[in-house]
Amino acid sequence: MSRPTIARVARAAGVSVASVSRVLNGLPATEEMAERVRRAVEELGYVPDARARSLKVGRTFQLTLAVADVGNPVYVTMMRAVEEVVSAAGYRLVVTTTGPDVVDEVALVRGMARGYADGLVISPLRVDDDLIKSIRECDVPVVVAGNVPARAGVDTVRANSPKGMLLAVEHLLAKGRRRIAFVNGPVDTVPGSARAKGFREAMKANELQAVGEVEAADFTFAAGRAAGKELLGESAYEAGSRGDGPAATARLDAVICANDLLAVGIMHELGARGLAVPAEVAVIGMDDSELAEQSFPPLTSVNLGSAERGRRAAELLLARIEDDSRPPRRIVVQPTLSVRSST
Amino acid sequence: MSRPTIARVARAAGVSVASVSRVLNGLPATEEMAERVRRAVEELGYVPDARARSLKVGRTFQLTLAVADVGNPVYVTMMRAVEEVVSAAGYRLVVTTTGPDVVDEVALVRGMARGYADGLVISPLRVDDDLIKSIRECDVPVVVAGNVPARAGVDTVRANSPKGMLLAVEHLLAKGRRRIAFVNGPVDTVPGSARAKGFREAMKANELQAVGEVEAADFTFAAGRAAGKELLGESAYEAGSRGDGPAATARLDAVICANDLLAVGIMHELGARGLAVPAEVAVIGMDDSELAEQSFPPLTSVNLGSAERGRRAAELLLARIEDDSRPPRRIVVQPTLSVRSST
DNA sequence: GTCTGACTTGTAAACGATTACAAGAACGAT
DNA sequence: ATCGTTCTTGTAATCGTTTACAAGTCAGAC
Repeated sequence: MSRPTIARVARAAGVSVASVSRVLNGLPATEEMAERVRRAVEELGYVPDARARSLKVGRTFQLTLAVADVGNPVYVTMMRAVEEVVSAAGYRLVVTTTGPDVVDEVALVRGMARGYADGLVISPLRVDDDLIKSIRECDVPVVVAGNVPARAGVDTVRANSPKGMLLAVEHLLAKGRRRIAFVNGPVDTVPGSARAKGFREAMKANELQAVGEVEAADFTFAAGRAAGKELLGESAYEAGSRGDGPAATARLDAVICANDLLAVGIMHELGARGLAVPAEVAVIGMDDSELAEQSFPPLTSVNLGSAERGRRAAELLLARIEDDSRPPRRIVVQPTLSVRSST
Repeated sequence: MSRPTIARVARAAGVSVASVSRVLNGLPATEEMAERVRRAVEELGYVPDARARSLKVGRTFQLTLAVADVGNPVYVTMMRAVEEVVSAAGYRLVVTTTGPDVVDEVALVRGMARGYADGLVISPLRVDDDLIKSIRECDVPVVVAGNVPARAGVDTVRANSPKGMLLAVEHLLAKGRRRIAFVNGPVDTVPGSARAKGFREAMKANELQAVGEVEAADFTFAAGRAAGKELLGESAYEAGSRGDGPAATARLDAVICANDLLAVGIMHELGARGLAVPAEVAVIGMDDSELAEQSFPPLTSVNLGSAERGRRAAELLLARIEDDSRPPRRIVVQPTLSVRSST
């Protein structure tokens, strides 16, 4: 026998479907009637169909979180925070992954119109007009965890990358480092461009010149290693000149990385060349993800407030679901520095 | 104006709703009619409602992957593999997280009856009769990535932990290590108990006795560190006796860990005590997750085939959706060893 | 010109829930 | 006894699709 429907329950209990629905939704009913319904429900193992319910009531009680790369530990921090807020509000959280291309993100946002969920938190890697348009026109509330132009007219909660960069640079200065290199992710991404700008400003404010700057292919560990090779030179530090010549250390004494995965990749390349962290080269990551704490040496990292951003994003989403007419809010979360052993 | 429905499109195109539906689903229609429909769809920005559609056709074209802890990198490996297979088959993958308690898992499986998705891949941490019952009775196909008894009558794909443990022990032996300790996760979990058993067998087969065995509170990095403290002694290696006395190294020369997070935690504790990896103590992890490659030193890890398990699980799920009457299959994926610098 | 068959399109009944509305029951006040 | 309230329960419409079935159109064969 296939899944029982509310009609079968009603028949079994000898009442109407309306009564079953009422009992199940806690509307007033006599105790005797409620008891009969409950017994029938129990007996048949009835579970209401969410599709039918949401078709009727127009809500799914599900929210979606879309991230670009599940392998990036910054998203687990964010995910945990979002999960906590939305589940406390009685929603299920489902996570989907978009991939790095903006067309996938657009497709996802457009797809929300199909009614999969009551709202979306999206953390887009790349933003273009299409994406902004799709977000504006989306039938369900969307909040962006990241930076999109104000004209998008959408709730956002973003990090303060320039401020974060400043924290990083000043921390290195305080540690006596002045020959600072920068490893960024792709500059055609939202975080990539923000961090490039932030780095330039922070260096300028401190009258420093970067001793190296490379752009990794993406925000992954592998790209970090490749960037490290580029930054440190493929062959300059090979066996026989294992970092003990002046050329090895004179060039740079600190590296700031656009995220923790890149930083860990860089540390591996430094290690491969016999350069000690932090003795010879200090390394700073960004995101302060779980990886920062797990890496060795533990990574000093700019905490861009992923957890708080996740929390605030979830709260904005819930508030907008509550009241769609409220003016869009743009929240900026301030960074802090988590100092560990890599500097 | 609220979301357009198929009826509005039909009116705009001057045709019936049935025709709109047919055109949208690629059923035969005259070119003229198709063109009018497409134009109306375009103009109104119509997107079919997935809830209504799936209510009617009884399928959602969504599949769910449920994992216990998004912070565990083994799941990202698995997630990627599952995603690839199901999206190639035209399904959306949504990921939910259950938490460590079996009651949450049971609730999730029961909840599938609400029709959120057409199938479920679940990787349960803890299994009890309730969970097995809920899986057996689940209205949508379920495949378990992990070990459940055959009587559950469900498709499973699991790792071969004992074989993996054997690989680990024999590798250490080949490296001349004989004083092996074991850091497990909770033994009331599926992987915990499998690995405990595997470790015992592997040690016995090689006529070795464990020099230490501790059970971490869970499979996380923090628990790994705590376990390291317990294993190595809170105070025995403090400053002043930094691993240079015989007591420090004589006790153990290798640690096998039940997963990579625990292994990295252990390496941190070893580092804190000045014990060099691998020179003084070799460390082996399990899962061969991205973290193994990222850790420093890179972690030798038993590859329990997470990617392949994910792939096979997804394939089993698709096959069962295709044909629910096929006999349950129980696939075992064989482990390999990824040797890196920690041993 | 009629009939057959193939093909196109429309009408209306599902899918499984919620809920507006109506009807009936119970009860106290007059 | 009658009336009006209030409370409980049932009937049926509805959400937005898909699809079985019916009806209509058209071409070709006789």
